[in-house]
Amino acid sequence: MRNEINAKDVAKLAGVSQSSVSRVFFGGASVSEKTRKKVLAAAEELGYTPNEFARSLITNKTRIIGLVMKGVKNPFYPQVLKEFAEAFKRLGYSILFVQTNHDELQKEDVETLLNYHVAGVIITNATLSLKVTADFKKNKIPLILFNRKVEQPDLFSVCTNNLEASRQIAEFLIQKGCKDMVYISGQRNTSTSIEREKGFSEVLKKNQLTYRRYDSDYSYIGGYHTAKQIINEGCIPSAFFVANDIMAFGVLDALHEYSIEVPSVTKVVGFDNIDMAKWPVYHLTTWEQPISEMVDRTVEYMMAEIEEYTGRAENVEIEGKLIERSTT
Amino acid sequence: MRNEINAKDVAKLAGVSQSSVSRVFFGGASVSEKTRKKVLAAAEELGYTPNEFARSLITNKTRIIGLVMKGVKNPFYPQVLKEFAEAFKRLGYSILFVQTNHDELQKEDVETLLNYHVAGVIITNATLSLKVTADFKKNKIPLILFNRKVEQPDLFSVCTNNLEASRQIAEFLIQKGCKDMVYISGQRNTSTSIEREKGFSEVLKKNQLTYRRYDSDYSYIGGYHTAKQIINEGCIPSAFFVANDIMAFGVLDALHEYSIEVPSVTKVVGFDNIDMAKWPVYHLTTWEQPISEMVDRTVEYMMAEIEEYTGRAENVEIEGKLIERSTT
DNA sequence: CTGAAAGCGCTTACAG
DNA sequence: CTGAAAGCGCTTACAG
Repeated sequence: MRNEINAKDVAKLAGVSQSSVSRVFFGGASVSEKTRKKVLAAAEELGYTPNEFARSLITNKTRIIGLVMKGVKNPFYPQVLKEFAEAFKRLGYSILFVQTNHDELQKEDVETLLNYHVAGVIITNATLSLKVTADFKKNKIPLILFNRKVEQPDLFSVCTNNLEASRQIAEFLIQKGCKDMVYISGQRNTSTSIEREKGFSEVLKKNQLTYRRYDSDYSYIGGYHTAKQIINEGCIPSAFFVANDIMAFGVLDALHEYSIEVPSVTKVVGFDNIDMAKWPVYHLTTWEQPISEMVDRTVEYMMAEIEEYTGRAENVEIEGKLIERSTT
Repeated sequence: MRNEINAKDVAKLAGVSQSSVSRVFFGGASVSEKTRKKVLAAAEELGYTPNEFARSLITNKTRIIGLVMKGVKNPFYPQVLKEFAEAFKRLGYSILFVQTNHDELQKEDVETLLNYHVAGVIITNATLSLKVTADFKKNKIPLILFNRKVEQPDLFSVCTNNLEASRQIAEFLIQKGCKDMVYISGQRNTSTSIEREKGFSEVLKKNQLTYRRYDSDYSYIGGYHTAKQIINEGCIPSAFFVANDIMAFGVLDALHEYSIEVPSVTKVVGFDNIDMAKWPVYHLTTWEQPISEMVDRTVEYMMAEIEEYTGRAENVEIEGKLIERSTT
């Protein structure tokens, strides 16, 4: 039944001790070139790979990264997942995918991550309590917020520069001659939604312009219904700044349904620049989140913390750029 | 540093042996109610959870399911991922997410799965060699193909009934008066693409109709370019049967670009019924893959095989249904 | 039903 | 640089 090859088998074939086999595979230890070669040859012949569990039992560490996502309906997140999977694979790490159904990371999810002694945790579109943060800190498990941040920087987070992005979007729309605008937010308790409104609001105020805010939920259907509501209120704004692309698609479809022409009658700007934004049906003007860079920075910090835990907190913000298409 | 509570600590507090603690938590062993209560109370007090690695080292099993996906650009797969994550979470299993960049599962991916001694493996949009199949069989790791199947049934697979689906689609289009049709396939080596053509072809032949096949790649951009090519050839068919929804969107966008009206001039039928298919811009007639049922059947078989490995092979096919919308 | 003990396959001081 | 040995935290025959 237990037909696995273990370090002892390799040692016997190579004519060295089991410790030496371990040293060759664990790395960081000094082994003579001769021993290394013998071990590697024997391992190759037998098809040996170290048992991850025995290894983890000793080191109390795994080569698993916990990736927490709240949902994958917004295509932005599958794209993020893909990039993380690729980046960590190159580094020899695997992804434990944790889907949480609530806004806040649940106790059971945390227990899973803790049970598997993940090397680190990345949380994308969910929030977490102080207690949870403390749990990870206590276990010296690096924790990163991706595309979310918290005000008091006791966590490391990686976002695009949402404030600067929304300022530039506001300036862009003003320059296009828009005066009465609408901001459609995602869930109001998300840092992204808050910051995107903040920068937008700042610039409008400076230009003595006002705007109306409508709360939505970062989903297509949410954007669609919110836009319909606005249209039915009878007061079409000169531009919609929508907190993410997928909602912006909903807005465009609602406008289309009422034959309200874009960009002549009203304009629409999204956020994310997901793949679909460039599809001909939408061809949406939007803000590009530099996913690859964001992922790189996240991975870089993660590896450094795995190497030597510091718990250093910082809000990293990466510049994106406006992608101008046909909706403005 | 090692601040974890272990079974010994619990045993001491409960006043029993470490073996008894283990028996309470592992289950299946007979423990007196009195002992069980004492142990559970002590564990609760100390916040004990068994160390998964020590457990796995002994049992050679984990509570991890390997989920292999080739890409997540097609929204069908994130949806599948979500459903699997939820289903397995309820059963106390976690998901190791393996992204493979090639059509065929790579050696390194297999090694990862084997190294972590996953309890089972689900492969979605990738193929695998006979050698890999054998590797899993040798280790008695249940392996399931999801939305793919192989001809010689040495594997367990779960699909929708693609043959029946495409037959019904053909009949539906014939009934609508379509005569010269086009089938746009995904990658030609995928079972889904082959079977969807087969059923379609069968029914057309029976009705003495012919069709043209164009090979594409299951991507939006692939569908878009293929449709453009067809349009440029100057011979617009009366209907397009497109092997998945996301390609169908590309087809619709190309038709729109050339102002070819749907469904009056030509009709389009997709496959999958992903969320976006019901969006007003597309409102695509398509075949609904019963994801939930497919996931349920997969999970059911997986759990049975984890309980007691049989290696039983079967091609399970689940009936879907035609969703009629505005493109036909 | 319960406890003492062996053992899973590793890493890592400790001597040499 | 290398080997013998302890120990990580469990499960599981084995006795009682």
